[in-house]
Amino acid sequence: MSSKKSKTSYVILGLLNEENLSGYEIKRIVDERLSFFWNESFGQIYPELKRLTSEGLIAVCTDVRPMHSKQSTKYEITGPGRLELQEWLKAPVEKELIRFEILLKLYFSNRNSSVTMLEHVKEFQTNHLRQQHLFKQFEAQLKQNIDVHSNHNQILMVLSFGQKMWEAYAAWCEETIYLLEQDITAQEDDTDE
Amino acid sequence: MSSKKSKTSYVILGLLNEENLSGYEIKRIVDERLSFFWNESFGQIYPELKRLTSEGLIAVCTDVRPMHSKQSTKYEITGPGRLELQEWLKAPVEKELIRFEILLKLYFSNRNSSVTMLEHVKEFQTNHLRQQHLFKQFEAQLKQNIDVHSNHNQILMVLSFGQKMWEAYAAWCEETIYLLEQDITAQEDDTDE
DNA sequence: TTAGGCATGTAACCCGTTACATGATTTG
DNA sequence: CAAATCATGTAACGGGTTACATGCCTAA
Repeated sequence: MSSKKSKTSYVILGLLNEENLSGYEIKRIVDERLSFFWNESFGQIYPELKRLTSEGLIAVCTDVRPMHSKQSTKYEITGPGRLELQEWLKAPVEKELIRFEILLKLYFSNRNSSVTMLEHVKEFQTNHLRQQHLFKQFEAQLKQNIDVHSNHNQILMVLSFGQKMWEAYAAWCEETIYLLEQDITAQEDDTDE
Repeated sequence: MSSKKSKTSYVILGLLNEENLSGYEIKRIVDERLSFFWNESFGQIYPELKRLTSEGLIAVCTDVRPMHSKQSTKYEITGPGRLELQEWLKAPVEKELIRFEILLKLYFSNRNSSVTMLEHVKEFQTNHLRQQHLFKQFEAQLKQNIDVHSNHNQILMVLSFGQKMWEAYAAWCEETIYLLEQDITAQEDDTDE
């Protein structure tokens, strides 16, 4: 049917399916709510908005909202846009993409590098605690005004994934930090002898 | 110092640091052991092997192994190669990259799509069970001949990450399948009324 | 003997990030 | 008024996947 779409276009269609947004707002929402499993950059969003507009799947929003002052261009999804979104939902799921450089380094390291690895893991830990905090705010906010007839249930399923991932991260960090510290003291004993 | 390296080069250096390997073997090892957090394709490996050779970080292996019959080109790491690897271990860790299309779809879906989503999640589940099986073989194999003075401890830390991730996946799949099935029956009740 | 795995390599293409450029609006 | 943030956009670059091409070796 219509030309092949990048994943970015479905992120746009999916978000516009809920509310009218500008490119800037789309970026912010992705960062706030999806960043634990997805990312988008302006360099993808803005060109894609134009492409989708020219294909008639979205349109510049001519909403009669009183004095929005901002000079931002909001977009709305069209009928064909909603269809395209539904099509994509039915299509086979692409294999997930995962790259953890920290695991690569750990895998290739040995006892001599334990001090460095300990630093890396600790930084990984603090980064994720910060991210998890932001995430929990959104979750609490959503659970307050839950509406089973919209897609709130689906969103909660996604958040549950994030929750379980972060618990796994946290448990792993604790365990690994402990093991590395043991490694370090054991090594000191070795050189003492 | 030497020119900027892609991550692929460190995967190569890291693996060659343990044993001499051909490009084909490198690919196989990455698929078998690292694939739950890292991937490489031939299109990256072979050109990178040439580049690293021309930079003197690795060399074609002139091992006097008796009749290996195979026409494969094995490589070995050089002194400068080991240094380069150590440098990289110390360098700051790049942020991890994660993309789950399945979560994107779930996030943008609603009760009308629950049947489709249920299929997607079930497929996700079976894929990961298969992967987890392969992984456990490697883990068992490694735990048999553990040597604390090599990097076996570090590898076990990495495997523990995989273990925790898969447990999280499994728990999430179960939970989500249950919720989606509930959604589907609830929806049938709605239309009955 | 032929199919499947072993083995190496290249080129095209897609995708995504980064850097840059520009300007409006808001807040201290 | 200056700095930060809002807001839109483009171009270059780099990375990675896919498809393709080639040929050897081995086991059914």
